[in-house]
Amino acid sequence: MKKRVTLKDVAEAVGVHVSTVSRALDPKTRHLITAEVAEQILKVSTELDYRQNAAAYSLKTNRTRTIGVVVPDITNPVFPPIIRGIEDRLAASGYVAILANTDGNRRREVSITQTFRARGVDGLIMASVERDDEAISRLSQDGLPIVTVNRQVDDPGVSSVVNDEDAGMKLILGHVAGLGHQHVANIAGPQALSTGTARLRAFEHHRDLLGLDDDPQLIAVANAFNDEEGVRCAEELLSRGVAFTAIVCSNDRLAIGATAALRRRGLSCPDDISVTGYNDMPMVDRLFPALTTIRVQQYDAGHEAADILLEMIETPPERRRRRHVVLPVDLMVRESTAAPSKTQGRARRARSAARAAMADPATMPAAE
Amino acid sequence: MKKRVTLKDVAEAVGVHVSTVSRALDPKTRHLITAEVAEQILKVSTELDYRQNAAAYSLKTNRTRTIGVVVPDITNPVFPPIIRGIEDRLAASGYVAILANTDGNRRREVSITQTFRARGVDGLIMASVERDDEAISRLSQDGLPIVTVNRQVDDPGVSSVVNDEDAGMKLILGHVAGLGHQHVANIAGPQALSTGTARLRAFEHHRDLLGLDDDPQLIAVANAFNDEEGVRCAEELLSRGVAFTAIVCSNDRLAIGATAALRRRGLSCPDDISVTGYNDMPMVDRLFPALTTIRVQQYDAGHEAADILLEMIETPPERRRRRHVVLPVDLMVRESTAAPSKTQGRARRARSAARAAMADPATMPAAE
DNA sequence: CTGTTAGCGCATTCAC
DNA sequence: GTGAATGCGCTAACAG
Repeated sequence: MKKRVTLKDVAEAVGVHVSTVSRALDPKTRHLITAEVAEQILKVSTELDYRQNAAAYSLKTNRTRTIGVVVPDITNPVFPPIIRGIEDRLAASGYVAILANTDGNRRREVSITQTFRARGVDGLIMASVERDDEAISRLSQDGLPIVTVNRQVDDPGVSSVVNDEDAGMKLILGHVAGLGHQHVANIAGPQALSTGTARLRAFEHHRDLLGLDDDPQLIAVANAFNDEEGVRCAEELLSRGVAFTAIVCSNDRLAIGATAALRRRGLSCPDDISVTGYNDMPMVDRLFPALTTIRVQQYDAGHEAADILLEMIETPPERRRRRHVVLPVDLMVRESTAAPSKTQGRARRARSAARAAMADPATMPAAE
Repeated sequence: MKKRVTLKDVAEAVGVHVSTVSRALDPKTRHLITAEVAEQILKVSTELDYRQNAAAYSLKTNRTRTIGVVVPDITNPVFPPIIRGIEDRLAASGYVAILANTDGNRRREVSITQTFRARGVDGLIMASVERDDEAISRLSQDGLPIVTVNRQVDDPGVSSVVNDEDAGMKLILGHVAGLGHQHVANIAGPQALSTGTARLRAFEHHRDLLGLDDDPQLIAVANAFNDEEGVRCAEELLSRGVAFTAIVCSNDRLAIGATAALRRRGLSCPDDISVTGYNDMPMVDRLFPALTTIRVQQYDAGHEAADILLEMIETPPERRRRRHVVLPVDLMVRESTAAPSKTQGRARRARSAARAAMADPATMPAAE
């Protein structure tokens, strides 16, 4: 491997001192140098293809231009766009991201943040937090810039970028109610996650505003945002014996599970029961039936989170301000919702039973 | 932000010299230290929560325990499992990954590898290479450990981990031929990518071994691994007027596009024409029709690539050996393949025309 | 076995 | 405006 060219090499080539080169290369201190000398230094340094040694820079300045990104699982389709948004924004400012997966495991999260801190990250973007995450609050209070994406912690001191859950539920319920549904069930997400509680709260709120059936038996709470829990909760709802013609799910995976559960029971979606998701994951427009859902702006969320974080990093700790950004969402109406059938007819049910043979949900775990 | 505890702090607390602490903390040099002293140092250092300063370590040793991972686009579902495999392996050895997306742009790839080199990465894992990528060959010859995943460069000097394309095509063609198809079309991938050429070569090879129709008109070459190209190639095949009852596609996205194109023409899959994919992307088991495809071991590929890279890093440059690992693949038979219909009947075509109204392919670009 | 010394490449304070 | 000197925290060669 070729030897790297250092400031010293450039200094010797130009015939000036190292510190002069250092100043000339930094836009902030360039004005201290005679214009011609600076120009010459710049020229030679590009000729020699000089690159600042990141380790030396970090050791000296205590800044790494590296930020840590923590997600539950990069394999969950919700996260790649967020990460992409983060990286695009970071790259524009010469920062890079180091990435880690927690699998929703609290202990791993702690050990990861410690590793990242040892690496001297300038900040953290967390997509994996639970509502009561004290470790994050503490790190944040210690002065480490942190912003959460997609989710947030209850502590309002930690900056966040989230989607407008209230607006999303309003759109979904408005759509479903508009189709004529009066008895709408809800599969809520884990209440340890802000997305879970916010969407449940919004569901209840707009359900009441719209005058829909508010029987608490119409709500089932999932323990995770995955297919299996969608299946379990749908079965639970069906077994309770309360009548409903639509199920609003707190995310797409729950909806996929719920749809599969209906199918197994010989019920058709949307003929017998409408189902909605949340997130608009890739490919849900190609499912059978194509899923009506809420599109959230994952890329923008990541981009914005990185933007806020960089701003925090460049602001002296005492002047830093927490920020909470809420991004707008869109309703995607597809095939999984329809007007409630008056008859709940046999013919329909028979037809849908034929489909019931189709595959069970993949057993991929997921959280968001 | 609390002040970080350094070797010096530990040394003072224990009452020994910094270098003693340094040695005691490194498993490789620990044996040089009296057992009791070492134990005491270990104890104090955990009490104080000492963490090695990564920048100082790097500056001194010229190693960063950081490796660069370059993918075309993390948003393409093929890559997250690979990345996850890489990270899990790296984490086990105390390494971290920094990630960047090229969007298949050669210039970006070069600039990214330069950035990474400036950051002093210990090695590179490239999922984005084209066959004739000279920049990579050069870097590799310069002594920078590099391994490509999923794809490979033509230069055999660069280590790689790929899937068994020949076996995959053999499985697919065996399955299709076994169903009774004699005239099998192929939508091949971009020939600038090793996956594209390898799968095409394998297709031709096994087509001939099986005695299938070898009309060159049955092959269409896509310019990218995405839905639109799948549509375009399927239409091209149909417009050529050659008869076929199955289309073998070089990846899942092409297959999705091809299926959509058939549908628009009022043709049903698999009733009129069978379609196969390649990769077994998430969710393709839930499409309509669920896609018959080849499952490749993305996670394992990433894991193995990281493993090889770490081994290279720990081997002195002159003793390093190139390695080429080929991972086995599996056939996933689902609903998109069936025996060829003798009649190509009107009734069938009418029925499938009803489905033709369904959504067009999403306009997401993709490469693999 | 342990302490001493040097220096990795850089930014920055202090002289001039 | 520029050069000289210092030290960030660590490892490694050398000395004892």
